[in-house]
Amino acid sequence: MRQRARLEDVAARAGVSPSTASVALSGAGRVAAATRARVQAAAAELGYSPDPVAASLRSGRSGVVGAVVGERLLYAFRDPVAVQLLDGLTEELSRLDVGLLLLAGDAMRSGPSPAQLSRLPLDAAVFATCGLEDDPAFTLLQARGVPLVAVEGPVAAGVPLIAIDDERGSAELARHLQRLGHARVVVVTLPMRLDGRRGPVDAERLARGVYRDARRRLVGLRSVLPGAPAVEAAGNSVEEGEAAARLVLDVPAADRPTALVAQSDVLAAGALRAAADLGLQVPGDLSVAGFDGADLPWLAPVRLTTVVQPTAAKGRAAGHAVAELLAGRTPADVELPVELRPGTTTGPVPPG
Amino acid sequence: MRQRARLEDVAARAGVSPSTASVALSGAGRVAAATRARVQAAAAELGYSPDPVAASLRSGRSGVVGAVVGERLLYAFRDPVAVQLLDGLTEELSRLDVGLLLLAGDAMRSGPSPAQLSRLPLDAAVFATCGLEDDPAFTLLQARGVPLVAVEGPVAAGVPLIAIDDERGSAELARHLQRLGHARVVVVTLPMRLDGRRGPVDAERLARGVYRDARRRLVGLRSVLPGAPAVEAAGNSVEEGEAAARLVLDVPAADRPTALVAQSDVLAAGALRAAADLGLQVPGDLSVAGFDGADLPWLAPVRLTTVVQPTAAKGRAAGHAVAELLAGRTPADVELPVELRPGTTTGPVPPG
DNA sequence: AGTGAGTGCCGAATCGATTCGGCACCAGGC
DNA sequence: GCCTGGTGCCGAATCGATTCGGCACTCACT
Repeated sequence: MRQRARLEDVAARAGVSPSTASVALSGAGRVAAATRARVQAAAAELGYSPDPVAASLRSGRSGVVGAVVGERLLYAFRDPVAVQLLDGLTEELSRLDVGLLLLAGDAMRSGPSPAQLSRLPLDAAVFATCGLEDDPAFTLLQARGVPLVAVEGPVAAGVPLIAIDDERGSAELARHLQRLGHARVVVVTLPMRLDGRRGPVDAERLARGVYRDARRRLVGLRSVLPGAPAVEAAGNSVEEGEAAARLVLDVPAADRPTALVAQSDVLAAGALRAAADLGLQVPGDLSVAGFDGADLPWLAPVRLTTVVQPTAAKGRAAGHAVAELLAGRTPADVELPVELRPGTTTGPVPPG
Repeated sequence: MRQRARLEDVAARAGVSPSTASVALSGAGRVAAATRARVQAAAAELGYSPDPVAASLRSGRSGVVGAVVGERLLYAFRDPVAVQLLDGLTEELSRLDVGLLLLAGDAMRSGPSPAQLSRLPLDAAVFATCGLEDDPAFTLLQARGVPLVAVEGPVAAGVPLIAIDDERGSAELARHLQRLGHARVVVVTLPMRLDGRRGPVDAERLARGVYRDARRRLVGLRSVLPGAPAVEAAGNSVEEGEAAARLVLDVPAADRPTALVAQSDVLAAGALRAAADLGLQVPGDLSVAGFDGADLPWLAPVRLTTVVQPTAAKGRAAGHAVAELLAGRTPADVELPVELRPGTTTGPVPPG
């Protein structure tokens, strides 16, 4: 006895040919009402449900869209921005009745395995939280001919890029600090490369940076505050933000900056902790700002000064781009606006 | 000109038949070394990569495993336990070279859409963060004949259940409080049903609860502290924990319990906030405990008293069960041990 | 030289649903 | 009675890779 009923079985039971059964069930064609009813009854009796793989082979659509997150889930989803992005993405994808498949790394590797990448049926893939130029996964999927969408990178011809106005946002934040009188501003950056390095960012390091948003945010800030030093965090986490901030703050008071700009809110939260540990008042002794406008309820009652990006909208825009690609159109790049949101963590430069 | 190269094209270019080309590329058979080299060269020149859908049709395997999370991602991934569970699951799945597809709800519905569920190619599915008895997604997937694994539920014949010893853990926690002298203990429970209700849990509500873990944790606690009242949170979030705890704590001091047991660490974090807001010292005026042993770094320096469950191991166990199912075996149920971890949030019952 | 094993490759079937061209049948019109 | 138009259904091809049975050819051994 065969395990699952096939269309052929349904057709036999209803006394029609498979082709007629198919038309009757899909409802897309010229079938007598009585026949259709017979086929439907037969399908119900046999508990028939069509094999999605066979349907995919014919239609060329699997209903699966990949989301590449360049880390293991444990770390990727610690970042509220990533979560919100995926939420917006799924919102848009769910109206296409398409599923989201996570292409993540694991403890061993920082990205999906090549075996996975070539085995899986994918109608499209979104580079969600990597922005990494020259990603092996990117190369592989492109070679496979999978339509791609990039969020914050990588940049490639024929791949729609969904991004925010990083430079402008950072510049606005810098002007905000400038107006408050800050001249000694240090940046705590997101990782420039995957090598887990923590420490000062020199020109060479910046030039070899592979993360588009990290580079652009620094460039934007320096367009207003030229030469502002930068320290790189080894990852995007509270702990890393704290460690990197400590490198900057744990020095004689005379050498200490009056403001710290973190390239993400999560890093900024770490910087706040470092400041508290070192007995620095915020914003009395030190101003701290972030980037993202992430949802960090546990920071309350502190309201972090930050640059708000429309993260969910970014996810939806990526989903829309996928829809366009699947419809055979070529979506345009999208650059979403950002907005400075002053909070309680920045204030006038301390006297003396 | 055809878009992507097919095996037939490669074969033609190498001057062999498609069947030989297939064998040559898969490396599984009797092919002359020279022929194999020719085929591989042809494949490389054409940039050939096999169509996963066609391979799936033949092999009956798509390489996709679904993870049902009964909420939209934004909420599901706010829960560090869910994230850690999925991390453990992917770790195990990645060695099967299998991808994880998220079957999530969206703003409209609390679960994946039926269209998605019947369209997607799935080798298996894991009910990851629902534990919901009588889930429509469960029924649908079972009807499709998709092998299933349940984490904390639903319970069904032929579906391996991966769970922890909820009752025992809650009982141990109750004894811990009992030893500290607490008699007036109130429980803040996880949702019993999906209806978003917040408030006291009576016998009927408990009986009609659809979440196995919530029920069992309450039963376990009451096995030691019979009749301990329970208040239900409308969701598993810090905000909900705070709201539910406030219902219990914002009463005359004489009516106030001396200890609050939350059914998750996230809820407990909310309870801590409510206590702080009401000016209650923890553990001086009130002891607070959680469940899960979740990673909540922002709680520091407070160390929450909690029952630690091996969440990542639970995910790996679910992944292992999937592997067994795919191998044609029938995995056994798994019940993992839990351990009480006393922290700084529980102490002796206050005098008076 | 003839028989045996053994190697290298091909043809055809298979996986299961979908779709298009076309056949047969019936009703209506002249 | 013949032709036209239309409806209802079927057969066969298609999507692309995989696999098994089998054919032809080579080499070694008697």
